[in-house]
Amino acid sequence: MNSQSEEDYLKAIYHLEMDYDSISTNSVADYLNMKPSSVTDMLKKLADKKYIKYQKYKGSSLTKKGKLIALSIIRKHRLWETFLVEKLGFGWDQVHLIAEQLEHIKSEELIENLDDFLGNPKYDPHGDPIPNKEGKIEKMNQKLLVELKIQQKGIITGVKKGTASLLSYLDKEKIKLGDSIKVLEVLEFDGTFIVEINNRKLTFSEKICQNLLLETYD
Amino acid sequence: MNSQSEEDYLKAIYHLEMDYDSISTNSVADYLNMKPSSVTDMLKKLADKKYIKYQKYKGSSLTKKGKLIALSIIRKHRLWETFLVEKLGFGWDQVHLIAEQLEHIKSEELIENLDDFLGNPKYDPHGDPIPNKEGKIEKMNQKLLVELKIQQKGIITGVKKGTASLLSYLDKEKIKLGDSIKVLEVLEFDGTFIVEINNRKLTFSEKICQNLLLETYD
DNA sequence: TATTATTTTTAGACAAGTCTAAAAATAAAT
DNA sequence: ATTTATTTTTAGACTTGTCTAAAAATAATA
Repeated sequence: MNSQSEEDYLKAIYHLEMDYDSISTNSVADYLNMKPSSVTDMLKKLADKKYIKYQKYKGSSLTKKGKLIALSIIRKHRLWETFLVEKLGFGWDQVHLIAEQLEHIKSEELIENLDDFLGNPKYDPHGDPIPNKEGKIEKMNQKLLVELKIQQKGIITGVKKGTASLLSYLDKEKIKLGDSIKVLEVLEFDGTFIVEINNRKLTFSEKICQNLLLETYD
Repeated sequence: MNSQSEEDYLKAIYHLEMDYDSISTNSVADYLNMKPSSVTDMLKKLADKKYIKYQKYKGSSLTKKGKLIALSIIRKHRLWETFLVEKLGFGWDQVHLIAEQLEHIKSEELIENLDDFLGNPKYDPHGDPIPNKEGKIEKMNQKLLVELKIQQKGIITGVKKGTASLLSYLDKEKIKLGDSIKVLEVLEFDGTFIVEINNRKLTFSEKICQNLLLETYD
């Protein structure tokens, strides 16, 4: 049985591996708001348990075993987030801290029953894919809307920094993070995108498309 | 903020106070499968926090403050048990260990939303009353069915020791712990009880009535 | 490449919560 | 009312996970 702390570290390393090639002790410390010395200690422990490969001064990486644990925690986190939003009426921006606690509850059966109860969702309220029981997860790519081709689909995950006004525009249009978007047409003349969101046809200027972040799936 | 351990102790003392007048260090240790020396340490800590009154060698008792915390943990425990049984399809006998973990999740809002989602239940799947937000809880009495008068109601909580065969009889009749029971009639001739359970009319011999445990409410 | 800066590890300390073993207080029994 | 047994507390140790401060390794720069 793994401690809550061990699980947090494995999850942190997993997320860092999405974005960076090699995972430094300091990057883990930053991610978890912890001191590098504390991280070193835990890395040794995780290496003893064969959850990570760790070489002094050289950084770490998850083993298959460690990755599976990380994915099971992420699975729980995202299923609980889905529960909180879909069933308990929380906003998608209020659930992270609570899910951070719930993800550490130990019971295989609980999480499988929860999964069924929620109708085996594939994405959480932020649009992130939920790993399955075996730790399989859909690969995601961060893209800007402007990079999509006609008929491609994505899930809205945010806007580029410094474009809060775009966010409030989306809000006014009842478009939320996690909503699916499909490119119907691109006007050659001015780069305007015609897209479908929530069964509505919408028109976005090129500038909007350069600032709207999506996740796409292969 | 209180630790999980502190919460466990307060809950233990609360439950012990239901059954005994004065709470000894050893009784808490037995209840929690801990050594008395560990309990002494924690009792001092809880006394410092004004959650209990504690005098060396004299035992402890909850203060108002401590009782409220205990009741809030019990509220969470029972609401989660209800969720697990009602929504996730667990049996009432499978949920205790999971609820033991869930009861420590910190979020006022979570538990109030869960309460609403469940339809503000008054009893958990074992028939125990759920304290409200303010820590008010219905008082309960353990009684034998034979002690009930006509029209009185109770909730089945178990059978007397050594009567496993009665349990399997109830099981065959699809009667579960937590089911409500109402006395319709008592035959003077042989003490047979005619009762209603789950909208069914059933007949119980006096012997059955002397071995069936109920909780009743004032 | 020698020096400086940064990163990472080591060494030692601390808090929380537990334990064992021994001492002290209380309760029971002769 | 003494002695014996039981309960409870104290004292000290251990584990987990964190920290600070200093040392060692690596990376960057002049």
